[in-house]
Amino acid sequence: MQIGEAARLTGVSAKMIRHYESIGLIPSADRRDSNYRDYGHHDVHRLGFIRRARDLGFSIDEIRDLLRLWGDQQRSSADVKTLTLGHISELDRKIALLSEMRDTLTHLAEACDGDHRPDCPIIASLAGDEPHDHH
Amino acid sequence: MQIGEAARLTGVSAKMIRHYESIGLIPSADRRDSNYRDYGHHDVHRLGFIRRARDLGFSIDEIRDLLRLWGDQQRSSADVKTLTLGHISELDRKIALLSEMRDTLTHLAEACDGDHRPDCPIIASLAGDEPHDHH
DNA sequence: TCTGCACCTTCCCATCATGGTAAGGTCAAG
DNA sequence: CTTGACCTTACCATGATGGGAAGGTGCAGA
Repeated sequence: MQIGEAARLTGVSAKMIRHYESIGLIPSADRRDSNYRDYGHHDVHRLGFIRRARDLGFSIDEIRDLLRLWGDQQRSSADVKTLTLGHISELDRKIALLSEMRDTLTHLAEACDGDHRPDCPIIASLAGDEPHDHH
Repeated sequence: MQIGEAARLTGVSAKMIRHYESIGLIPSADRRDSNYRDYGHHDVHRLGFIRRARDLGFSIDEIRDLLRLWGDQQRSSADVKTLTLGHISELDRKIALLSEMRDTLTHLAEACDGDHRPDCPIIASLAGDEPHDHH
C-alpha cells in the first residue's frame, strides 16, 4: 500500500512516517517503480506500535528503545518496566509542575474581583508587589 | 547596568533578554558607546514581571497581553481574570492529558512482572495485542 | 604598554514533534 | 488528453531555550 493508506490505517501522518524513516526509527521503506514508498502488514503493525507509544507520551528515543525491546525475544520484562517507570516519573514531574502553576493561578484568580476596576492581585503578583500591612 | 547583571537580577538569561527584545516583547535597550545594551531599574522590573509570568506557564503572546494590561491604567481586572482563567483551562487540559497517560502506564506497569522473562503487558499493549480469553 | 580575563556583540545551529507549502512526478478514470 | 488524487523532495515554521563561533570592549595587574 502507499504511504497515505498506511497513514490512514495507523493514525500516523504521511509526513511523520517519512520523518520517522529519516531519523531511522523505522527502516527505509521499499520503493515501487514510481519511487513511491510501499508498505505492508508488518510496517503498519510497527507504525501502530509507535503511535500508541507516542500517545502515551514516550519520547522518540524511548520509542526507539521500546521497538528494540519489542523485537528482542531475549528481553527481560524488567527492562521494559524500568523504562516505563522512568517515563511515569517524568510524567509525574510535569504534572506536579503544571499543578503548582494552576494552584497558584487559581488562588490569584479567586482573589481578583474581575470587574471594571483596574486593581488586580494577578497583575500585582506578576509585578512583584509583595502584599504588606500598613503598620 | 549591562545585560549580564540584569540577567542575574531577574533570573532571565542574557540570551533570552536579547531574544525578547528581538521579538518585541521588550523595547530595544539603550546602547552605550561600546554598543553594549544598558539597563535600568525599569527594565529590571519589566523582566521580573516576564520571568514570573513565564514561571506560571503563560505563553509569550499571553505575556505580551499581560504586559499591555500592566501598563494600562484603564484596564479592567475582568480582562486580566479572563486571560488567567483561559490559561488555567489550558493547564487543566494538559494536566488531564498527562494524568491519563500516567494512569494507563501505571496500570500496565503494575501488571508487568518485571523479571527476567520477556512476557510483558506493556509491550503487548503497545503492540496492539488485545488481551482475550481462551474460551 | 602589554596581556589576560570577563564581558559584550551578532550570527548560525540545535532541540522535539509536527505542520505547511512549493515545485514537480505518477497514475487511473473520464 | 485532461483532471484530480496521490506521491516525491526540499525548505521553513512553531516555542522557549541553549550552545558555540568569531570578534569587539574595558578594566586590572605585571
